[in-house]
Amino acid sequence: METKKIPDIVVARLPRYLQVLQHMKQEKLVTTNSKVLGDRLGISAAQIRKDLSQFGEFGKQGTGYSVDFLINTLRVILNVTDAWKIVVVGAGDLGHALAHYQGFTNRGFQVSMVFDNDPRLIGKQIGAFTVQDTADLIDKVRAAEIHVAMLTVPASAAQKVAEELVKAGVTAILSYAPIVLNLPHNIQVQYIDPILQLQHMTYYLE
Amino acid sequence: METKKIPDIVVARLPRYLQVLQHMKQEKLVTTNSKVLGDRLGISAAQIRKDLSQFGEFGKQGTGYSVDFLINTLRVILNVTDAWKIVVVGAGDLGHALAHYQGFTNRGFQVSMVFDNDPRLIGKQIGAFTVQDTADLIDKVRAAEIHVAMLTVPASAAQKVAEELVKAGVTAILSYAPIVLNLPHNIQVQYIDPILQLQHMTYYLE
DNA sequence: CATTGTGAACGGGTTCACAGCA
DNA sequence: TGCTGTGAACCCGTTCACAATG
Repeated sequence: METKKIPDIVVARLPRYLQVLQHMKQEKLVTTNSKVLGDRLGISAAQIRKDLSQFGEFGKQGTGYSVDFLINTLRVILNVTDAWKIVVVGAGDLGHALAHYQGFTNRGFQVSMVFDNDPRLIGKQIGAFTVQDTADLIDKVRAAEIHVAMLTVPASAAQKVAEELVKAGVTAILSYAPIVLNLPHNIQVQYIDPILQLQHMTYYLE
Repeated sequence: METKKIPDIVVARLPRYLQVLQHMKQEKLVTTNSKVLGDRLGISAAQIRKDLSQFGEFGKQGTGYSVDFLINTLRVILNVTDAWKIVVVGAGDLGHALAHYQGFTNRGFQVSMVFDNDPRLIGKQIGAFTVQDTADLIDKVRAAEIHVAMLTVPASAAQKVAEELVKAGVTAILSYAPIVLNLPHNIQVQYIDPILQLQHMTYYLE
């Protein structure tokens, strides 16, 4: 187990480090340091050093960190050295957007299947994918050994679909439905609800 | 100023409370209490009482909280009693999804304008909106007195567009572009990048 | 000599536990 | 009696400051 006693909040920051580092790589930067990383992220340099030191000693005194090495190391830590297959459930606008999105490739994921229960959508083509019937979800997802899902169905259907995904062997769900899902504790769940973030900001407005 | 010394992390939880309370209202629940709320949210009852008590005394000993009253109170605190107008910049799949989304109405927001710089999209209809030319963004947004924006343009265009939004008088930006925006400190910025959350989960997989 | 890695100090958010009240 | 509101205790993440080092 890599899961020793590393705070979840530290884990949550690592993907952001990786994101910025991959940008740095595009900018042809070969080395960086905790000060520069911190400035780009709005985080203190000490925090970044402390976070990284939880997993080993990746830097060189006087020099900083190798961008390439740190990228590779973070990919190993975050378990995204290969591409995880993703199933998208819900072929509405949001499902379309995710199925078309080109940004997954270099960051450890690839959409593999798209499902919906609407007869008008089943069989339709979305980019490289044919929308499949949710009725077949459990069998198809299990057979394909997919463990990661993105949920873009209406709130009223989200709980039921989530349970089916778990039955199909999915252990990580990113839900766009604005409700709290009730699932076994061993299932990873994350939420995206833009309104929560909008309301967070309006608190500070005016 | 409502901004006394309330921790930002507390503010971030309030929208979640509001979300669950609005569900409770749909379920015809008239009162609730910190225990029930906490169970639904995966938060301790003490935390919820502490958070709410930062803003006043909203509960009744022995009874709990009035769902309606708490909803109204939170809407006042979060500054979402009326609907904020939102400008969507980027009329791709994601922009479509946001323009069509019916969930803003009851939660304090309404999409009011949609922009893109792609000639093939400008003039097209998306639901009730006609896609406008980004070249006119600053004037149009300022004239309409819109202060909240959602950014769904490619990463390469995000910084430039964000700066234009600020010039137009926008003070809160929800960005879907996977880069850190560099903006004045008085501008509220929030990010949505599904890959960050996926990578957070894969850390714990296997 | 610039920058890392880290123990220690610090700060602040969370939990505890109970008085207070409907 | 049941549940809130809250001071105090606790816990844990962040910052500090410096020895270590390429």
